[in-house]
Amino acid sequence: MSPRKSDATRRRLLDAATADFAAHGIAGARVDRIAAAAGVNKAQLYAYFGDKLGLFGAVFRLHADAVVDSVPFTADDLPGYAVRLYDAAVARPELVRLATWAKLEGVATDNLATESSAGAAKLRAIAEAQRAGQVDASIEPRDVLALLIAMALAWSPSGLAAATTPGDAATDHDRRKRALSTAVSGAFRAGAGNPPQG
Amino acid sequence: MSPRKSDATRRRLLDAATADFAAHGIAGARVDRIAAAAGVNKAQLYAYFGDKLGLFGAVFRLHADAVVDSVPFTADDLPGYAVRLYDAAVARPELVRLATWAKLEGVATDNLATESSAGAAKLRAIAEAQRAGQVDASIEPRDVLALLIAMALAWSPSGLAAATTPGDAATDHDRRKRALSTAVSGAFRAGAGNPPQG
DNA sequence: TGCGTAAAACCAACTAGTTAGTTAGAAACG
DNA sequence: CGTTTCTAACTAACTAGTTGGTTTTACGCA
Repeated sequence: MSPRKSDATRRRLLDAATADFAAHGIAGARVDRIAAAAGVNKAQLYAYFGDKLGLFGAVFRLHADAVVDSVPFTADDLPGYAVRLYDAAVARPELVRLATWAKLEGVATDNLATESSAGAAKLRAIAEAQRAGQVDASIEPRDVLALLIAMALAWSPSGLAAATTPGDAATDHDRRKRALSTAVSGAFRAGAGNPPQG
Repeated sequence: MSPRKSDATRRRLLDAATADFAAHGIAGARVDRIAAAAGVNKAQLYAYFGDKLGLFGAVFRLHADAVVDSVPFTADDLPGYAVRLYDAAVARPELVRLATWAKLEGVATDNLATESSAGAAKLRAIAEAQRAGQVDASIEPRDVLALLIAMALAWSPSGLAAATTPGDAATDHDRRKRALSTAVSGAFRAGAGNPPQG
C-alpha cells in the first residue's frame, strides 16, 4: 500500500508516548501531555490507538521488536551477549523502563525474555551449549537466562543497586562491561558445579 | 515519650499504604483507597504524613530499614548472602516493588544498596575480602555489589526475565537458589581474572 | 488541467467522573 | 475545660474519553 499520509502523525504520537510512558509509567502518563507534545489532537490519538492502554501496547511492541532484533543471542558466548545487552540498555533506556513499568503495573505483554518465541529459541540454544560442555549444565536454561539478563541490566534504570546515567563517562561503561564479562564468564563456566557447600 | 494513643491509626495507615503503593506505584496509588482500607479518615492521613509523597516516604523508610537489618552481609560468603537476599525478596516482595517504583518515578530515597552508610560498609567489606584473596579483585567493589544484588533479585517482581509468584513451589525456590549460589560462586571467584578475551 | 465528491484527517470544546488536598466542627479524653 | 483525635462534607483542579463539525486529501472524470 502507499505510505499513508497520516503515518507521520501516528509516528509523532508514538514518539511522544514513548517519552511520556518511559518517564511516568502507565498511570503517571498523561494523554493530554502526549497529544500536546506530538502536536496532535487528542481525538486523533483515540482514533488511532483506542485508549491509553492501547497506546501503551503499541509503544511497547514497537520497542520490544526493535530490541530483540538488535541483540543477537550467542549461547556459546554468554559474556559477549551480556555486554551487547548492556550496550543496548544504555543506548535505549526507555525500553528497560517501559518493560519494568509494564511488569510492575501488571499489563499483559508477552514476556520479552522467556515465554516468547525468541525466548524459547534462546533456551534451546543454552541447552545445546550445555550439552556441548560450553555452559555449566547444573543450572537450568531458564535460570541461566534469568541470571544473565539480570546481570546485564544490573546498572539499568530498573537496577536497584546502581544506575547508569546517559552522561556516564566512557570509562565507567568500559569498567562495567569488563566486570560483567568476567562475572558472566565465571558464573556459567562449565564444570563449576556446586563447589562450596557440596 | 509515652506511646501515643494514635499510633495504631498511624500503623494501619502505613500498612494500607504499603499494600497500595506496592500494588499501584506512587502515581497509581489512591489516597482515598488507602484511607478507606485503613478505616481512617483521609484528613487524618494528611495530618500525619503531610501529603501523598510524605506517606510514600514513610512507607519506604519503614521497609528499607526492616530489610537491611534482616539480611546481614557476609563478604566472605557472597553466595550465602545472595541466597538470603533471594529469600528476603520472596518473603517481602513489597519492598522490591516499592524500591523499583521509587527508582522509576524518580523520588529521592537514599539508595538502599550503595550510597547509604550500610552500603558503604558493604563496599569496604568487599574490598577487604578482595585483599584476602576471597573475591576476584579485578572487579571493583561497587560493581561486585551491583551484580550480586541484580543476581539475587533476578526472579523478583522487577526482574525482566522471570517472575516469582508467592504460589511457587518450594522446589522452584530450591532450584533457583542452587543456581544462584553456583553462579555467584563462579562469578566472583578469586583468580578468575578476565579469562576468555585476555 | 480543472472540478466534484467522498473519505480520511483533523480540531476545539465538552462531559462525566475522579483526584489530592481542606475546612469547620463533633467526639473522646485526661 | 482545654487539647488531641477524629469525621463528613466540600472544593478546585484534573482526568480519560467523546462529540459534532471543519479542513485536507485522494481520485475519477471531463
